[in-house]
Amino acid sequence: MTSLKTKNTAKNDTVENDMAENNMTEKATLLLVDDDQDFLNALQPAMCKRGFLVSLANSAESAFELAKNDPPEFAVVDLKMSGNSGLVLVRQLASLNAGTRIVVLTGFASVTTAVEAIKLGATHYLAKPVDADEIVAAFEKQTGDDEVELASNPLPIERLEWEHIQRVLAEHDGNISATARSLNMHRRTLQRKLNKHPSSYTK
Amino acid sequence: MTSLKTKNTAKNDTVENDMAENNMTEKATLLLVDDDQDFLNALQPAMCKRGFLVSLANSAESAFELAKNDPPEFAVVDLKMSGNSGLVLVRQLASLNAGTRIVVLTGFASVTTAVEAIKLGATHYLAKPVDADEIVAAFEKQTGDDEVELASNPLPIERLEWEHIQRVLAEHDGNISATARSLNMHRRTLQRKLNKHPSSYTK
DNA sequence: ATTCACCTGCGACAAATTGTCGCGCGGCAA
DNA sequence: TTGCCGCGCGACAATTTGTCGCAGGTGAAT
Repeated sequence: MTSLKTKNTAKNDTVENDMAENNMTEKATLLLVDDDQDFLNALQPAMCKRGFLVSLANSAESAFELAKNDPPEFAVVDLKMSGNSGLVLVRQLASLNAGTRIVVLTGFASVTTAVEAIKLGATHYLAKPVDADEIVAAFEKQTGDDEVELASNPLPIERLEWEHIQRVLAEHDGNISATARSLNMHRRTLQRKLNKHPSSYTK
Repeated sequence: MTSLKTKNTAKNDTVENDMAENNMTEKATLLLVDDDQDFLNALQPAMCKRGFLVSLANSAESAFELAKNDPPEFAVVDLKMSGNSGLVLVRQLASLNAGTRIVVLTGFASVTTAVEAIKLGATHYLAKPVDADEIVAAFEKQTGDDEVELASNPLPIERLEWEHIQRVLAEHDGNISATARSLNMHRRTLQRKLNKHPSSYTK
């Protein structure tokens, strides 16, 4: 139930219907902040389609400038920008408008980072790579954040490994060689592992 | 810090009445919550020595009872107790006294769990195993702007696995067969892996 | 005492996964 | 163009798993 993903044939109607309700007023404003232009380009239309009025910023500074004039209702901030600016921005956004729902992204599932972000005002955390639906889910999730499935994570070792690999891989922009080195494993092995799991294998 | 160099190295069983000592300086009250008695026993004297007035609880319920009458200034809560009680307790403690500094522990480096705990009021997060100094450091750390080491964690896959195994193993009280099943790996393999690394966890 | 249900360690051997080498290709900067 | 680096992939040896099975131990129920 967690990740329903849009198995919906047409995400369009769903969204449009949803939006139909608040459509009369105006779309929700969303600020995307990431220094990776490709990422912005990829996400922007997707979020538009989902009913957000999207602004883009490729640095914490410009994001702050934008936000100062018109604090967005939602924000997606990549922590992995030059410097700690990502975290700083989170705090700035939060203080500009405490109501802003901020989702933080990082290529790495660094607990400390995530925790820090939350303390500073982020409302949710996601590890890259993410897709638009996950982000939307994160925004919506907030309402009833009661039951949290925790602990009891006998996570099959194999999967643990896979996720770890994915993260590090993402962190290295998909560079297999670099990832292998970083993980201290042989390129060939990583290669083979990646080949095995084309995509799926969820839980 | 500020170690009171009082000669009482002995572990006072009745931690509550430290008044007998009548130090003009009041010790900070600390509540340790973990269902692992050994853990409590190990940590209690250590924290005492570091100048805390320690109370113990081996369940979220009893912890709550204790806290109701006398909300502690500091708390260490193991999230990994039966049920979601750990998280619930965090929230309870926070609402009893917003000023309570709560450090949350988990055997698992689960990002989501940590994040959730923070949202509910914890002020810091640590992964087991920890030592007393780390906890104290966590307490002292101000929530303000800390330098956060981003990413930087290309954790060798092999170690990731090892730690994971150790956790799950601990979770099953060292039962190899059960752990193997839980991890979805063969007993023989686990056995061999464990044999390889002679020195178990440290720190 | 005996049976049962489980755990533990360990030997052995086949099956599967890794470690290594090396080749050819394709970008990219000097 | 040359050199550096990354990518995919074949091949083969070195290791590591998956499986079986056996012997021994423990605790509870019979």
